Amino acid sequence: MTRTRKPSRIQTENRRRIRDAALGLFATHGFRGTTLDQIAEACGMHKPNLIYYYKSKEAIHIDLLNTLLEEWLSPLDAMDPEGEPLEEMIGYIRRKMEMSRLYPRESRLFANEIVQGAPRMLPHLESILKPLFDRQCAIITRWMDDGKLAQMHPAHLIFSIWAVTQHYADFEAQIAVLLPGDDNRAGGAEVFVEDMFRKLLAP
Amino acid sequence: MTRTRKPSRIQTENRRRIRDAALGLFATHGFRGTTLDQIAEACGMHKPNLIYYYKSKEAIHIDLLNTLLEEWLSPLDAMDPEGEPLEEMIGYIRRKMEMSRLYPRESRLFANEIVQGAPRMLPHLESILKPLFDRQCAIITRWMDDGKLAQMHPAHLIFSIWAVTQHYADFEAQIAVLLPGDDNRAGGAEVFVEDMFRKLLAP
DNA sequence: CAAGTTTTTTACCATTTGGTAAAGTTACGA
DNA sequence: TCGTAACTTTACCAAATGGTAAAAAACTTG
Repeated sequence: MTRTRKPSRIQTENRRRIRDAALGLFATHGFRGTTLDQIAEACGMHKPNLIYYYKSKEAIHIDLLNTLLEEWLSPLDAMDPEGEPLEEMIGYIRRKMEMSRLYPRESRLFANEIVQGAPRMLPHLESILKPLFDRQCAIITRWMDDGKLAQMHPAHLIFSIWAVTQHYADFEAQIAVLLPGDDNRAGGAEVFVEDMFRKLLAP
Repeated sequence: MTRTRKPSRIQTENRRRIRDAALGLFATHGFRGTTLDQIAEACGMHKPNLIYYYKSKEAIHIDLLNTLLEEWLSPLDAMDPEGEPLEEMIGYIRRKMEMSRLYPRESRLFANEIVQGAPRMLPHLESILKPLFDRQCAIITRWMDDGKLAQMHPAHLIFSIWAVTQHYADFEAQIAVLLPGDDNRAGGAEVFVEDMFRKLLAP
């Protein structure tokens, strides 16, 4: 078994290539809508070669979800409990908007998965997201109790931030129809969202 | 050809049964993730019988999207340009929250389709959604110019309403993990969202 | 550089899946 | 009630798809 040996350079690189190709395809076509042949072609490998590196299509998908969840959540982790509350929140919102703009594939990968009931992700939501979320809710509650932010339900506040920021990545196809030819769509969105939450959060 | 004859009672009823079964499955598994056999079993018919009523799986999906888009957009249409602006907006937001609660399958059907680039829906977004959206943006702009609502980008305002309200249907799996055992989740969400937009929109 | 190990390629297979053909059954108007 | 049109069922098929077996090639290391 090679499972316990440390991975070779080729192994590391090829697994990265596979994940990169699979990310775009899963984001665009969903898990069932993506075939191993498509992934193989997108990364210039042959199908059995994928299976050499990942034991199944599902294994690729799960590895992607696991690998990307932590970076996806890093802005939440980056909030400083001792910082200036309003600016910490605005900073978080800015980072989320930036992620929507820079990493729409990741956003859509998770959107697909969660819309469909998170069948391959529920344990990770429970074990990774939930603790982080609870901790962050507690921090926000403290900020509100200290009068630094307007009083509101912290969990729903976070949901609304996720909803609005991720919408720009997840529903981009719709937005492109409704705001065509706007060459600074992303800029307008970022200004709007920041202003919106600034107004909402000011105590 | 029977295409031009008016549909019989059996035809109307069976097409409805097929759509109802397919809606739940497409919402949960996506287009490619749903099989004709699953749809057949869910509505108690045999696979060739589906094909008797719809010429392909794709035809079922497209018919669903078309049939449901107009009801899905009805709250937008129901806004009264001559009404009291703030209450019209809040009324719209309430109806959207109600739709998320009552029709999560529809919400997820559209979410799946749009996240994946709206491959079977772009023409309808263009021909049905776009005109309605433009009209509504114009009304909201007028309301803002009249000083009845706070000034902001009307298109992004509508996006934020869609994002927040539909999030509760589309990301329900995640919310269920993060707010477990909250037996009045929907109520809390509705209060939060209404308060949020009231604060944002007040001139 | 030889022996062993890792990686790639070719050929293949079983299952699933969207869809068809055609016979059988039911409903319905004249 | 009878004939025809609408509908349902059974049996089937070709293509797509996830995955395997095993040989060939390339790389690594003593």
